[in-house]
Amino acid sequence: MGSSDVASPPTEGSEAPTAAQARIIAAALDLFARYGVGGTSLQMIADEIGVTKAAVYHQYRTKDEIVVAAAEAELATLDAVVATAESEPSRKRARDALVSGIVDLAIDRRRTVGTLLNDPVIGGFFVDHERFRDVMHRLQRLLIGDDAGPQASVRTAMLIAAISGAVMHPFVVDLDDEVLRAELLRLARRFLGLPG
Amino acid sequence: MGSSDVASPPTEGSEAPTAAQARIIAAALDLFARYGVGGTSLQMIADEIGVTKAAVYHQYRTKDEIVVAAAEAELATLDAVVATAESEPSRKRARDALVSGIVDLAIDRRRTVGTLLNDPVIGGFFVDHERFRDVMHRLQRLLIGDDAGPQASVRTAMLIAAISGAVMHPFVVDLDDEVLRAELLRLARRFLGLPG
DNA sequence: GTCTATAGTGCGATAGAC
DNA sequence: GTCTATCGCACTATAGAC
Repeated sequence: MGSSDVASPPTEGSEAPTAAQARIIAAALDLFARYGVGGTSLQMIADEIGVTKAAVYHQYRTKDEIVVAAAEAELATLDAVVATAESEPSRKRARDALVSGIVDLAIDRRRTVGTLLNDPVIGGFFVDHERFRDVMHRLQRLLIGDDAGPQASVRTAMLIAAISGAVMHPFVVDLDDEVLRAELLRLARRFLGLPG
Repeated sequence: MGSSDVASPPTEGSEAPTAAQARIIAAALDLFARYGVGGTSLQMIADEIGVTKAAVYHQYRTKDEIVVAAAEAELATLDAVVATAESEPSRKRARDALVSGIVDLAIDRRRTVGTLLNDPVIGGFFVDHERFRDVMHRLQRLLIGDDAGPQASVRTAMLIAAISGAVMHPFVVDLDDEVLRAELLRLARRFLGLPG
């Protein structure tokens, strides 16, 4: 719990990356978190994994494709967390698994998540992204139930934003992972009106 | 309520911008929100206000200075909201004024706030920024009281992240301002354990 | 799958006239 | 406070050898 592999299983969606592509995506995500999407160049990505720009271009034809692939890879990990929660036997257990899964994921990706979610380029890309909307709707359904509507959407968006934004916030940047995890979980559950 | 001037009064901190500087800052904030900090060039800022790059350089010597000035301008508006709340006669009224003030600010800057707060460059800049920490501490004091500690910090960071992140979230991007405002206020108050 | 080499563009930044 | 003009550099992207 807390190390780096949350794994993106062969869920449906975009095709699985090759080993070379996975290295590019991992480097890109790390650099995006440090310098932002617009502040990261192909040269930096190439340097990070120790190859030339041309080698990177062999895998992805444009920088945009790398950004998309990186965003979709992160979405896949969230999808996996949602899918795991969905396989729980009861509604109550599913909801508990989802909340703690999201908190774990946010702590694990502490300096990555918020940057991706709040980057205007990626945000614009996700607005009409089918799988993104699907994952968010399934997430909402587990958290709140079948009653949709704007209120449920705001509640879902707020919880995601609260968790993914809080881990990066300059105000808690010094805080230990475990302290942050415990407190996030407690507050997230309270936000949802759950005991604990 | 909800239009564009929340105003940055002559609070202490960095010196007030001139008219030309204010135009640059406004253009920069708008472009940062659309393309990210790293994705915004001086040429884009110059074009946006209809001057040349050299004119922009006359006001700020580097791009970094523009980023800092823009971030500090936004911090000043938050400072003003906190200061207004602090002038309320009772603790209860101060807290209410603060929560609704922050929600109003987030709605007003709907496509601006989150980008700034979550940009890694600006985040790194704010970590050791004196005024930022001061504003956050005052904010925390109004929200939670004098008991400090990690739990209070996480709670504060989470509320700020929830509000500023939710307004930008792709999942609620289609929602009407007023619907979003009402729901955010309701949920924010609930998060704090307030009636309403 | 990786390399060298290079085309073409836009960047941040500066000098100096008005 | 704004302009024209320019420097040097890093960028995205491509071609072609290994």
